[in-house]
Amino acid sequence: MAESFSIGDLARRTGIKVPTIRYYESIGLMPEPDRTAGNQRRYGRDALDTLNFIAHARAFGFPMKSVHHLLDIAAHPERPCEDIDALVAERLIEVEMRISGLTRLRDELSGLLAGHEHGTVGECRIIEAFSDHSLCAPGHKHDLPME
Amino acid sequence: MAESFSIGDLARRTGIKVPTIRYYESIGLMPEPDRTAGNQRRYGRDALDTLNFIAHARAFGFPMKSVHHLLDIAAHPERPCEDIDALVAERLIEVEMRISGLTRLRDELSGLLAGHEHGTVGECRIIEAFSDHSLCAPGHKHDLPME
DNA sequence: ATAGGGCCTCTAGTCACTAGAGGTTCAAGA
DNA sequence: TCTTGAACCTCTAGTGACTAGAGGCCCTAT
Repeated sequence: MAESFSIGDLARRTGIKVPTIRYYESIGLMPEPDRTAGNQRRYGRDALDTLNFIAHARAFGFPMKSVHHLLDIAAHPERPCEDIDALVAERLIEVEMRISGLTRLRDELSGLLAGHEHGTVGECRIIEAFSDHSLCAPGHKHDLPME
Repeated sequence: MAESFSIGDLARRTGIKVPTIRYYESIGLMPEPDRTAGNQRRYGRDALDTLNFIAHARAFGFPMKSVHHLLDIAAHPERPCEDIDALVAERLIEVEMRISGLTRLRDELSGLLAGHEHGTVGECRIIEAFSDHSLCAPGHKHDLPME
């Protein structure tokens, strides 16, 4: 008879936690598996592969929506694979934008720390920078760095 | 008589949206303002300063918890300002770690794209990379990049 | 006096899970 | 075969930091 995995087996083999696997099922990312007579989930090799795929896509930072999309694409081996390129390229651009935003932020933060004297809060340049809105002239716009 | 601002005035002057200001009040970040006879909020100059302070701290990426902490510190000008240094330094380290994680991710993503041929999904190297768990040997650990 | 834009509260939704309560099932050892 | 306890089940609610909407009241300019 075929291999059969409990939800805990899947969790151990993929590093994805048990409640997360159930969550993935609830949002339709994983198919509903067979159940034992006692109502416990039993998975086959396919489910393990799917879950690993999801884990990898998530590790690349794809949001669930894109993971859905990627799974759909992967399910049709005969189709052309341009969409994948587009998804990966989109993700790459996002990551690059985030890096440059964070790099700017890093520079501002280390600017705050550089040459900062330990005095009282009243004399503190850092607090001043937060308080003084003249430092934040029109046009100087800091976006929230991580949405 | 003293200056008096409606919640909409504050929103316009700080760039923070009206519902967000109410939210900040609800979590205790902003003090509860006076009200008109008709129950509408009326703020003074202090509230405007506080909200600007919050906006700046958030722009530096501090989580709300740290913003709370920073506000507490700023409220006591006579105390020493070491804690501020610690908070900023901590934030800097976080940002640097995030940058290096994202940089690794960027390299992996552009590695996927580099030399990728447009064929069918079945032959697609990218899909393969997501599917094939041998590419993901024990020890090779990708964390989720942005929590 | 009235029009309409701004304000009020309250609930629910977002994303991707995580935690807990309260109860059932499975599998290994005696 | 029985027992034990780890693993499983469902369901609800909570996280962070807001955002959106419903349904209704207020303020001010004309």
